[in-house]
Amino acid sequence: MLGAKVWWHREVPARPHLPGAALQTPEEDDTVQRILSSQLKAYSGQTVTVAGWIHRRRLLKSVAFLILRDAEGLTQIVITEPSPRAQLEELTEPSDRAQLEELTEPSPRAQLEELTEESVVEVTATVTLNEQAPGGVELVSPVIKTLAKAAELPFELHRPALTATLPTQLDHAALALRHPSRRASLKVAAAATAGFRAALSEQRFVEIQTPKIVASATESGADVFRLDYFGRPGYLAQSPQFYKQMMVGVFERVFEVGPVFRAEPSDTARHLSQYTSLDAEMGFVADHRDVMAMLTRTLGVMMATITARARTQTPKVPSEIPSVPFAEALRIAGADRDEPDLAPADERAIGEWALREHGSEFVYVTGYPMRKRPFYTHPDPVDPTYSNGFDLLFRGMEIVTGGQRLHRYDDYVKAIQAMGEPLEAYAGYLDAFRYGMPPHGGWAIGLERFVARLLGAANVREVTAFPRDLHRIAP
RNA sequence: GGUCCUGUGGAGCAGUUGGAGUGCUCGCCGCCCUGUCAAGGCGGAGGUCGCGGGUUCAAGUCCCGUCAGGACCGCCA
Repeated sequence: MLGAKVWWHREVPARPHLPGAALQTPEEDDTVQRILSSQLKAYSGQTVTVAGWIHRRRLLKSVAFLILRDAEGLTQIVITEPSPRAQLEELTEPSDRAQLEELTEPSPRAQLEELTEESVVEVTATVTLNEQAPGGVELVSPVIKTLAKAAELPFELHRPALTATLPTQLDHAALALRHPSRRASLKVAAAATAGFRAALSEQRFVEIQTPKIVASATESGADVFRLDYFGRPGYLAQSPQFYKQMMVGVFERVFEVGPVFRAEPSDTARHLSQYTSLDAEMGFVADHRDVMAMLTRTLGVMMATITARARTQTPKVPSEIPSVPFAEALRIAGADRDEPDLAPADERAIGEWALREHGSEFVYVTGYPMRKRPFYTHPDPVDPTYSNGFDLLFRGMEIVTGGQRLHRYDDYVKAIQAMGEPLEAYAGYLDAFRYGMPPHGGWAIGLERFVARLLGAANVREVTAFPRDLHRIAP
């Protein structure tokens, strides 16, 4: 009958006192404190409020599970009350049912049956330790408040691995990135960046920001994006190189984390037209080996930070990373000794060699031919056809380029004239050397390549939130 | 830029010698199920076989073009 007591007529439970003074101040006493999935175990027996996305529903006849996803992970919420339909049929005469359904609030069970995956909900429920529950803790007797409903998903998000192909994921990036695996790779990138900053800051490096809109496409000419800058030609910066060198004259040691833009028509699994460059430049070095030592130290801190913050296993960075001269690298790879550069297959072979002979996942290749390096590269004093430049290979892929730079004004004048270019185009840059610069050098780490190698991703796009390439400019 | 490969319900695939839009895994909808955890069981809906042209009695299948995607190479981080 209508007078029958229906269980879901219920007040929201009064908020209990929460442990930890930091979580509760007198002013907040009447507000509901949101608890993250990772904190739940500390609240055993208490009623708390959690909120997040519906990761997955599992509906059985008399028990239902709501798997909630928040910033920290997953929470299982259990609804053991029978379905509203079963309740209605049990408690009412058939003639009263329609009226009863109109008069009663929807039960949590009924709400869950209506909600789709990825809808956003707030749940107030009691924390219960239960060995049957994933992670040993779950929430029971929930009151569910819907914050937003989600449309039907284009692909499943609840499985351990994303089943959609990469193009499908990238087309729906806002959704695909929510998957724990995609989210984890972005967290690794964030930890790598944090480690980079921490390592260099404690070595007296100063973080700088350099312009991404530049006046001339000087470094290599062709591979830049042109733009209309108030009616004049402008370009997107393909590197902070000139600016970080200029700033060595100010701080001695500088670094930058920022985007670089490459208009190269390179359509591969390791190329992006915008990527994140982890740049550093340091003054008063003897030669490129001082730069390599600082890079090695930095990589060690980056790995430690990734392990700590992203809970990801990282390979050991040797205190001294094996280093092979360019000609030796060609020999190891079995390449033609006249080759001016290492092909991707050569890099893979050298990576395998370093692991086999030195137990290192990292290997430096030093002394590239000058003709393959940019004009500001410092030549090897012993043989000026070779350079004091280096690359760092990680698991067989080039992830860092660095080296010692020219630092004397006259050397720059000669190098620019040798390219057949006018000095005026480099006037602002040359000022740094005209007015005195120490011997210096630096490097640039490709963040996406680094993370892809670390996580074993076949394509840098898998670890990039919104990749930009030859074919993709949205989303 | 070059070479090769792939386009089949919402997702991922298979489709034989050219013979009816055939099949698989998942999702979705309905029903069943008291502990799921990538839940399970039964049933159902959902298709311009990327697009255009050609060959053929007949094309998802063969040929040409085109668009989209992928792999490798070149080049780079």
